[in-house]
Amino acid sequence: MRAVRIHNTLGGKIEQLAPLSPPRVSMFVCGITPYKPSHIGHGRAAVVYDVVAKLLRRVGYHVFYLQNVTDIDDKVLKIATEEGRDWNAISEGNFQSYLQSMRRLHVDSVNFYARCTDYVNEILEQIETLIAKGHAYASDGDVYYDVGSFPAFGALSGQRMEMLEPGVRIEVNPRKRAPEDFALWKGEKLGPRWKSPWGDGRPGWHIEDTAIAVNVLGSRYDIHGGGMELKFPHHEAEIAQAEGATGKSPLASIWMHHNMLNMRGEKMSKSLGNVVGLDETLRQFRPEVVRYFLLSAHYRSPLDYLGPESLEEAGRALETLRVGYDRLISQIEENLAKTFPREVPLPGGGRAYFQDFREWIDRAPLLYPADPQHRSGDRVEDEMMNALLDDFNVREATARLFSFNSELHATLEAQGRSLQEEDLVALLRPYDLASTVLGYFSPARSRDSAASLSAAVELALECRAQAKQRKDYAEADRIRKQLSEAGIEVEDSAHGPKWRLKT
RNA sequence: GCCGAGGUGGCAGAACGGCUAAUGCGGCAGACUGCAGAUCUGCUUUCCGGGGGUUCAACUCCCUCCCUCGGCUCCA
Repeated sequence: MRAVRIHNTLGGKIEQLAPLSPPRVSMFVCGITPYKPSHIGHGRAAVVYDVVAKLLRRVGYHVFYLQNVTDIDDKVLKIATEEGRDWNAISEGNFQSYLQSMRRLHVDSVNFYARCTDYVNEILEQIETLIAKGHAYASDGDVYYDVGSFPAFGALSGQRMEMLEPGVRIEVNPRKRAPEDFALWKGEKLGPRWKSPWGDGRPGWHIEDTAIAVNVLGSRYDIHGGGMELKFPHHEAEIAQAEGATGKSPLASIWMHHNMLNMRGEKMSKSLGNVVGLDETLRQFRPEVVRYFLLSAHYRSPLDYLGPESLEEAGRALETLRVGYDRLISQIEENLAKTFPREVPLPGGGRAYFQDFREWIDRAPLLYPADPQHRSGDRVEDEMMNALLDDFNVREATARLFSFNSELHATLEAQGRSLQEEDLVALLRPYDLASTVLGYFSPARSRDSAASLSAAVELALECRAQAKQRKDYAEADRIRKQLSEAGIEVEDSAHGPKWRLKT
């Protein structure tokens, strides 16, 4: 298995992933609090960890990817009060809309979304354990974590508790023993309540993550992901809770933190009125374009959203790749559609059988042995993999793909028709990697342009060819323009007209 | 104030202690085309926040300052 290098916030260095029980990799990512509709910043987080999970699977790991949903929270309740709505309807509605956006974005790597409210029993158990072990105390219906009992608190974020005092407004809470203690359980008189040994109430902010993670993944797991803004106090609290309760350390071997999506240099926030909705964005731009944009900066760097022009630029860049990819597929169809092998030996033994060409072309990149020494496509795929395996350097991998894309045109121009099966499959590999791991292309779109659409366009092109033959260019241009307005781009070439769907 | 992340050409954004500092977008010119598009070629003249230092050599390592972003704890 190839080595995966990841930046670990715990220690601040890039290190090699060493799973607790290979080939399994357990991964927990802090999910959303669905108190309002998601914005494109949430999309960034989702796409970043989607790439992480898909890349790990691509190199052979069996990834279990868990995400929590904080469906009960102060913010949810605040909105519920303000709008006079049921808190559950708010969080469930926003969560369902988030899931729909995820489907559109092809974020399909998450194995399990766990709702906080489905884990209240586990939360209560963990709190009781923490009290029993002297890490927490009950106080007038609430339960607080005793931060002083956990000396490592602050290690992840480099915060020293003594230094937090200056500049911080400390709100007086007589139920706490120390100001840095945080709530595990909140006694409630109003709003949703669950029974507990300390009276009715609801979970505190941090506890659901560890109750869920420890119950689903175990007391230790491989990767924890989340936004930088959660480093302190949220992730510190997670470490204190889980390690305090289980006695096992470290909770996660690798802590990944992605950087924020800014809005023209400012934080994207509701009060500034600069939130760009994810759902709305996906209505205006193709999902692959949104993914390309969200991946256009390294995950640990801030990404600036300048407005729709950012997505338009992403669309133009992607179009350049798509033209090459489509051209390659056409060439493969031309060379192999009739003669593609109906059975192919599998790398691990056995054989794969194909009756359909499209099925073959989809699977081919993973069925044929790669030869990076001799074939440019294989070499480029290898270089892209190396970049991705080095702390997920998507941008570097993409740069390789662009260079390859340029060369491809010359290759096809010179030797297109004479290229054999293995060579064509090799040329396909860089695009396949970009498609399956990065999500730059939607296979359905590039190939399954329904036969009926194809027939209709061919007919229109035939009319246009006749018009051109009698030098009626006005008519020829009219046909091309109308097709263009319908999203079908026609291009004349030495081998006759070609057409494609616009991005 | 403290902790953390970032400051690279018109814009976006990579890399490495040492080859002309990638790649994309945009702009200009040329080839191809009936025109367009796509593609190709060339150009877009000395881009690495400021200042010190280490080194034969720094965007890359160290120090310091400046700027931007996030965080510095819940309690409807």
